[in-house]
Amino acid sequence: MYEKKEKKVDIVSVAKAAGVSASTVSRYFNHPDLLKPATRKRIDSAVRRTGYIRNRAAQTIHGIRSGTIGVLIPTLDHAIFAEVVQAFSDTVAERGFTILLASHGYDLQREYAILRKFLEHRVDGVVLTGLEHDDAVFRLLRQQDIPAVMMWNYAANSPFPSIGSDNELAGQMIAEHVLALGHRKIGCIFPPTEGNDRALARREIVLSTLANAGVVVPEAWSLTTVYSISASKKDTQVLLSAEDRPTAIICGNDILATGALYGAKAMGLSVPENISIAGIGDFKGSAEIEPALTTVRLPAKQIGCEAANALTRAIIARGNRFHQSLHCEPVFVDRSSTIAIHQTRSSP
Amino acid sequence: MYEKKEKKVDIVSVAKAAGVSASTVSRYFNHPDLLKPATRKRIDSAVRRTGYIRNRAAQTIHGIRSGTIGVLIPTLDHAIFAEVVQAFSDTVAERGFTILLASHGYDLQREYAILRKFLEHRVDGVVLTGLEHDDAVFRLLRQQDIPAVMMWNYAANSPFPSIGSDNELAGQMIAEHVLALGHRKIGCIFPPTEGNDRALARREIVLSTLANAGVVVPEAWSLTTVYSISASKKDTQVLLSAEDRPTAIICGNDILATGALYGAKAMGLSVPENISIAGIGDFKGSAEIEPALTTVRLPAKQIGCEAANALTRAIIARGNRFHQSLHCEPVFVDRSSTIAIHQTRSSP
DNA sequence: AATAGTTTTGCAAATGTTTTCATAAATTCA
DNA sequence: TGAATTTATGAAAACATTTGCAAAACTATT
Repeated sequence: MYEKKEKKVDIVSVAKAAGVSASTVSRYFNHPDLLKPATRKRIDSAVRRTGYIRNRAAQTIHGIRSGTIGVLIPTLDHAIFAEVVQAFSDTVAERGFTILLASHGYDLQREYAILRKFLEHRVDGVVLTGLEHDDAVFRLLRQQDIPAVMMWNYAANSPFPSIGSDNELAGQMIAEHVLALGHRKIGCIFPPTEGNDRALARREIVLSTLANAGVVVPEAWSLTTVYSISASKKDTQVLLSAEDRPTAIICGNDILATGALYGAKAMGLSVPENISIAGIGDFKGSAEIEPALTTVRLPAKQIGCEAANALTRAIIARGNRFHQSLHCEPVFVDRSSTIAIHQTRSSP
Repeated sequence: MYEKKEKKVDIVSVAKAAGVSASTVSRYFNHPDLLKPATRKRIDSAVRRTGYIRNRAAQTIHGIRSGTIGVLIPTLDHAIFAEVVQAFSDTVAERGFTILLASHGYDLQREYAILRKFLEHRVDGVVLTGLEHDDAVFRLLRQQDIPAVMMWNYAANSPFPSIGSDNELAGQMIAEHVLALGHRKIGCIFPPTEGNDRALARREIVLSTLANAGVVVPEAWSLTTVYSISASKKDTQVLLSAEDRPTAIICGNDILATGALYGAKAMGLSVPENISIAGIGDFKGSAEIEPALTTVRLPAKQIGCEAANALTRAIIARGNRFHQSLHCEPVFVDRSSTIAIHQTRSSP
């Protein structure tokens, strides 16, 4: 039995079915108020009968907006990006946009390639993650004169509107907290920083804040660990099994901190009595983990929503050039995984 | 200073710049071998100079594939879906497709609306999550005769190819494991089941497996908890603070199990000595949490890849109707959060 | 040098819409 | 009732491409 390969239904077949012209059907969708109710009804029924679905591609070549927004992230595998994307997607969906999503895995060349692809699809705007991008990316964005925002990070002087948190501030907050607790023997666990300006900014500032307070982190206590609970757990265990060990660990993000927490626990150390552990991010679960994680909240949801607002506004306003950056303030969250030094005992 | 509103560059301006006709430029992109090297070079330079970017919308109305795939999920906020999507996206990206992503938040009506929107964009194929969908969705898919797969769940008799795990099997595995350990006083924590056939299937089978073994779960021990660590932690605490409490808890997924673990811990109970806790899913972190979580692995990455493979194959083969379902087997993972009943002490 | 064959290119039609302009139909007003 | 408006519709051009066909430009062969 053959698949009934019936002709694809287009606007003229609907028109025929309704006994009107194609223009009238077009108006039915775009300016229904121009039609007289009776015609409207006939078309309505014709649309229903034929199962017609409008072809946005055909609309788009008329300069009509495609109704899509390109979203470019490093990866979805980090729950935090998933959260941002979810918030972003929900917000733009309310305004009728659909997102084209792609991830580049921290490869800036791939990011460029994906951006080009987005442009081929004639997205109405794009969001990139972070502020660090290939020059070609910036050039392309400028040249194509397409609404764009950089989300997640914030920097007052970014070349495109940036909507996110000041990662340096976040790093500084957590470093200052740990210092304020009296810690001087401090370890650090950060993710690799190539293609990741967030992580880089955080590490730099943490290290320099500590240095300013006269605390230098020895080579052996400054770990670079891939973004995963298991890697961080493992690395923490070796860090903590050394004779001389830090009294506090600052982690580049909550995932690493979670791993560190598990690592300490697996070694029979209690947190925070034997060792303080701090994260950055306030990911889902960080408040519930035992002990609850001291961290700095980066408001992912807010960032996603605000980025969406800014971008859709820019798309709709078109022409009036916009450049509204927005700082979504990180907030220090003091919980139970850190404690002042004099309450700490050095051995289990 | 005015924005230099230079004309959008199209194929004919490139043609002009290269001193050839538009058709030749078109061929440059689509059948470069038909051009003679010298012309190719001239066009190459013209493309570069003008900064031309092809317009897929214009190609698409010629029946050429749009190069997009619609991905419809309940939410990205559950890391597990993010993982599936990531795998899916990476796999199709290799074959040149970009994904349109939208989430319906377990609202089957919204799912239908989104599907229509995808079709307006002339996606080359769609992936839906789970097997339960509005009738209108199935009708639309049939009528439009568009390649579609249902991912995450598996059922041999699904109306469209299903690629995923048998959730009943997963539920059964975990229930049997807990029974085998000798538990008879068993609590359950499941997420709400409206619009979520996965959760529903799992709960049904867990309950019936227990029932078959003569174990009935009292009303008070059968919790419905929204998908979040914090809710589950809270609910678990009240469940465990009752005089008479279960010796084991089966959770509908690892997030709930994680919450339950934290809840038990917050109550001063140790897992598994005082209470066994089992999950379903084997999410990221489940292996590292202390104690490591006994669960059933649902191979998210594999599912994403295989769904992508199946769908792209279907898109490319077009015509030869395909209907390859694929079962990605759940695998029981025995870790440290469950223990046999006779090793359990009833009070802290 | 003329012919036959091959390769390369351009013209024009086609794709599915929207929109401008013109016309036909309906309504208002005197 | 007819003229003047107003409202509703259709015809055709436009959008950015691809492609079938035919013409032009080469190559090879005699």
